[in-house]
Amino acid sequence: MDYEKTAEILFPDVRETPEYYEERYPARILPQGARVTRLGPSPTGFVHLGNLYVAFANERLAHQSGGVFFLRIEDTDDKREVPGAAEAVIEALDHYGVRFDEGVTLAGESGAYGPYRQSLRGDIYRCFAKRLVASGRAYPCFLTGAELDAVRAEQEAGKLTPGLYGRWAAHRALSFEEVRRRVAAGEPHVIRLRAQDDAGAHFTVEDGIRGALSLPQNSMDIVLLKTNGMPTYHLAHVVDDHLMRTTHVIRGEEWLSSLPVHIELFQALGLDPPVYCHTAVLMKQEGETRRKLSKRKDPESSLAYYRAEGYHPRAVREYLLTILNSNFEEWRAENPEADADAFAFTTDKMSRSGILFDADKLNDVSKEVLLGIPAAELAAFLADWAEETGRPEAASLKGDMRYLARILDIGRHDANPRKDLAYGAQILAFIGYFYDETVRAEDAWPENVPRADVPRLLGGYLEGYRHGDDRTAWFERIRALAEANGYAAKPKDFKKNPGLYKGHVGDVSAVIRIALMGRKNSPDLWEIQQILGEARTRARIAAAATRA
RNA sequence: GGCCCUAUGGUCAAGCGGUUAAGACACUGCCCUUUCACGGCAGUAACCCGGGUUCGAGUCCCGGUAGGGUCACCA
Repeated sequence: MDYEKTAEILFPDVRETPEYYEERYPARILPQGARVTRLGPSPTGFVHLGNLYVAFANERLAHQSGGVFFLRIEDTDDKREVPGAAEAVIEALDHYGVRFDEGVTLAGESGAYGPYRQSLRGDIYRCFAKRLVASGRAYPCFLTGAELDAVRAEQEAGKLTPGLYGRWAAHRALSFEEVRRRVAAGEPHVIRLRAQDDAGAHFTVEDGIRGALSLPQNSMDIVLLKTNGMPTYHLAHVVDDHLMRTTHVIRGEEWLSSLPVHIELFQALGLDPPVYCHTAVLMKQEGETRRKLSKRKDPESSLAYYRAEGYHPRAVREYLLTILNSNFEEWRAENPEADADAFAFTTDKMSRSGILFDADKLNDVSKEVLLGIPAAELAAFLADWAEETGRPEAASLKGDMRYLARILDIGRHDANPRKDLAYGAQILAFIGYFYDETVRAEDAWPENVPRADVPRLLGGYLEGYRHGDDRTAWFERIRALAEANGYAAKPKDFKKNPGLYKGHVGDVSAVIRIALMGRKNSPDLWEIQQILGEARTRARIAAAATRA
């Protein structure tokens, strides 16, 4: 009885009942087996790689089953909120192709289960909190920060488990009169869960990724409603995921330890919990040990990093998919052309142990993905990226998109296409020699070529140069040039009789290559010249000849 | 420290009581080749430890160990 009276003085303004909300947000009408999933980021402005990992899993699960995937902004912590961050999150996810069926949008929100910003759902949380108090499963706690600190200090001194439980939960048993007095006096308070307090008892839950889990029953009187009336994650999650009719909650492993709290809350409210799926954590190698990819320490933990480096969104998605489902790579090998959405994603193929982020693998996957993107599209992507990130090369790139596309297309149509391109920053460094502003003399003339030969070779090359030559005719001229200057026309001849020659045709090519682009390594020379054009080719050779 | 999760090559991992313990990335060598890349071939490299159960254990059980996560009026 007193519980109900307590609830009434605590929440005099709450007129609705949970039953009202049950009716207002009825069970969804969906096909058999359809899954309803969500993403619940807190709007701090930072989107972690792990957020995207989890987002893909949720998205796939919902859309593969004909279900619903929605976005809920978990902005219950006013101290952490960054203005405009929700929009930034939506934009960042959209960049990687993560689309929501309902929830918060750039324009506001859509869907029948809103509002989807937790800061707008205060009445709902208070209504459920009131029910909890009325049924004796929650109570007001007036302990001050100083008093809480004292409890903690005492627990630490006695090496006891920290937290409010048992005798430490001093306000558990406050009388109705006492509560009324304190409320009337305007004493600030929180609403705490009255834990079942069945010390040591364990229960089992079936996790969608991990299988049967044995967990200790919750014993902590955790905060449900903060002093400012906002809910904590625990209450908000339980109320929202029930009312929004979420069927599967895929979230990071870091939530595993609070699962007992969530289960207890569902039980206290007489509700069925969703299927929980706790994913592995993304790790980073640091010296001898590995640890969670850290927002503070590791730039590569941020989605913004991949964008800044110029990774194509499809590449990041493809990489994440390979670590998300162990059989994705195999599937991809068999279906190289297929849309990744055609892959049958399952939670039981998800990793249970921490995954070390592997940049090598990302780059390899990325090269493969970029190979599948038409040159013109790739050129547009690269130029836009350069512009967005303020790269000085942006103007040159945008200045001649056809030129750029031809550059990016080098060697991509052979039986065994080149795989040179991984991500924006790397590509710019790779193709820099195509632009007069960025060519640099990176490599010295070949050591085995006498210095005096360089101008002679280049002069001879320039003289005989015919831009219209096909690849074969062009190389025949180089062979002739090599021979005329004492170099073997074929490497094999040189190998047979090294004493007869200064070097071989490869050395002559090296000189031309260095003259043309300042480096000794590059894709096919003839093709590069065709792209550079006759004027630029001749100018560069001539300039190098005089410089030498 | 308590509790929980996890444990196959350097990395991601297949494996579901009997396998010469897959594959991919990375690495090494060879071949192809005017350089680089691509490609081809070959190779180095793994079941955390100890007990059980079993004819037989990477696989099941127990105990260690190690790594990770978590113990907020943050999510």
